Amino acid sequence: MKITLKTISEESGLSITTVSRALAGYDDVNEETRQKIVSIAERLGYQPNLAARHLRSKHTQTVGMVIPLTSYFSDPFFMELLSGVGRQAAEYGYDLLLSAQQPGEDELNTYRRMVASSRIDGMVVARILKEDPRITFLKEARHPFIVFGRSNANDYPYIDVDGEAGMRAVVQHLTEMGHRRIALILSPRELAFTSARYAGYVQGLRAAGIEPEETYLAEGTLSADSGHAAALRLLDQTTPPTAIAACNDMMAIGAMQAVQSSGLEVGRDIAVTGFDDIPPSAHAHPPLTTVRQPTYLIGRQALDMLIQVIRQEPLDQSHVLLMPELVIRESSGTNRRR
Amino acid sequence: MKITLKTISEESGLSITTVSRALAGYDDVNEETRQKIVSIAERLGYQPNLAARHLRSKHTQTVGMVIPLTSYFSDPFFMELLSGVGRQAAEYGYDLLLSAQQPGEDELNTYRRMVASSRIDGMVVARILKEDPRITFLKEARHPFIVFGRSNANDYPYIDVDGEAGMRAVVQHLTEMGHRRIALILSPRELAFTSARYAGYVQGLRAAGIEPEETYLAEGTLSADSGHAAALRLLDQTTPPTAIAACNDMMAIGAMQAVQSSGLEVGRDIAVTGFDDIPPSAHAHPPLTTVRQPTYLIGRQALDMLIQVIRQEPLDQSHVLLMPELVIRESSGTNRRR
DNA sequence: CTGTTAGCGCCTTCAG
DNA sequence: CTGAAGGCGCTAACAG
Repeated sequence: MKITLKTISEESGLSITTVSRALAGYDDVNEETRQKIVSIAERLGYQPNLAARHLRSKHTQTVGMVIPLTSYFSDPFFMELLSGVGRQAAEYGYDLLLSAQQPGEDELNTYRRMVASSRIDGMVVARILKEDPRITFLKEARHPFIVFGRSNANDYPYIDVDGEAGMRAVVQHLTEMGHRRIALILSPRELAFTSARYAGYVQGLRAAGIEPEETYLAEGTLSADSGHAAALRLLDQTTPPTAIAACNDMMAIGAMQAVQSSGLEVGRDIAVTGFDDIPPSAHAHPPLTTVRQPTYLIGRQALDMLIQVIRQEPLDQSHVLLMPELVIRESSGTNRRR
Repeated sequence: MKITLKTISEESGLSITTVSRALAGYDDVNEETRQKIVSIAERLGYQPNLAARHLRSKHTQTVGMVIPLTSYFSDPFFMELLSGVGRQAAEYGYDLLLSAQQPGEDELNTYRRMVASSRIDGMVVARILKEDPRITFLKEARHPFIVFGRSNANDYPYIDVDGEAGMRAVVQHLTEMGHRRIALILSPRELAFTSARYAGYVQGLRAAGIEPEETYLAEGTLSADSGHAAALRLLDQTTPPTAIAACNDMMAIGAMQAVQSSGLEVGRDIAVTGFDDIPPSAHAHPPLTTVRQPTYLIGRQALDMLIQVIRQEPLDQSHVLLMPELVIRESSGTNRRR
């Protein structure tokens, strides 16, 4: 049978209110009475019904994350972020509610469900679009949230890494290795981080006196397969690139496979680089040169910020921009060229 | 402002009851009335307050998982399981609530909180003990749950892999490679799977006419560090083992490091094997020979079973036992010995 | 210090 | 076909 305040009230002969206050630790309860109530509660194994408490008190000690598609559950990048968020939520005594987009459901509606359903106090949003309706929605709903990434409108708290600087460093590294024909596998243009990475690519080229060429640009969808396809298109031209920079690691890994299946050797015949430094990249063959985003730590810090927003404390910093780090491994040919 | 049934009721001039029924799709509502109500609800962006609904209806379309310690968020094994569970939960339209053990909190209490707080319809339990109070608790509470693993008492639905067969296969492989002095790094004895893996180890040895020796047994805590320490102890004796089998991959990876730091080469001087086949194992140096548990798929299937329990449908199979698969890589010396 | 009253938003009898 | 009433379990005034 369910143990409620009523049960304890009957057992103790005190009113429900008094029981409630005693258990909540209010100081306007006689010490003896409290002792008695607490011991009965423990004996009966009382656990408050959180659904009721939430209905009443409007906050839930729970933060939410939406998983855009069920397939994201297998995405190493997302899992890293999730670990960080979950880890830090635990630190604050918050639970983490994961809601995946239902089949056939509009993604925005997943957000509506989460927010309006009064089940969470705040949420973490990741992999946003340039014009992201989810953010517009959350702003309008005045619901606490924190974003990993920046979009066009920046009047909300976010944490991000400087993709422009990251990609510039990649291209600089490649030009220093002697490359002049450097291709780019772009992430989808509607994603917010794409323009920064593209800008960094262009800046890196120009810094070396190279003008970007349309023919060295391909688009992917972030998946390894799309990187594979994009690399094949890039290689299939009369003057193919000698280096391929991808906007994320998954596409770079796909591109490496494509290069290898064309009979070329990554790191010797052609350089390939990524962005993210997801765990598999260090172990790829050859190990992938990439830009490290400390995704796990970002998750933790994002949660720190979210808690501040929820508590309506002023944010230490409402816009956090982290500098990424270039990680040079063999896929860019370190040990072979000079 | 919050849109509730009341808002719609006032807007439409109909009672809350009628609005509720119209939106729930009851057929005792005039078609015109329903149309009107539905269109108002859509216009206002009505979302039911789930806390209220749960309080009333006792089910939540949410399943729970407890993360025993915050550090488990970084455990690849756990993340794999989580992905599978989350993925499949999404398939059924369920959300996933992750609750981490609070600092200083008894683990059992984390379960109490989850179950008695009426926030979830069922839960997935993993990495259980031989005598697991959590299971006792869930059984007594008659709360739907499904276990990954088997304990002494098996009167509950579970899914597991045959650890005995898995470890037997490992030892057989090692004896076939010519090893006679095969050590075992045990997982903690209180864990349910430990005895099965130990039994498989003994069986494998005996099948090759070898009697297990106490001196080739060490205990770890599942972490890489503990595997490192255990391996050092095993190697530091007059007749050290020529092969080390670990009860999980993390410890095996730690053991490999210990071997290497002793100036020996894994796969040539000494064989090391693991259990789980977590993603990093394929990329370890050298790649780790191990036993594959299809953890992601197990997560998915566990959730299928849980849903059946929640719906009180008879389970197709209440005890699922999967056969694990030996994955031979270089850490056991495949290409070097014969 | 304790109890009464009044909802939070929803759903479900039970009457019309 | 529609509405009124009651209650899920909890907390927060407001009285005594």
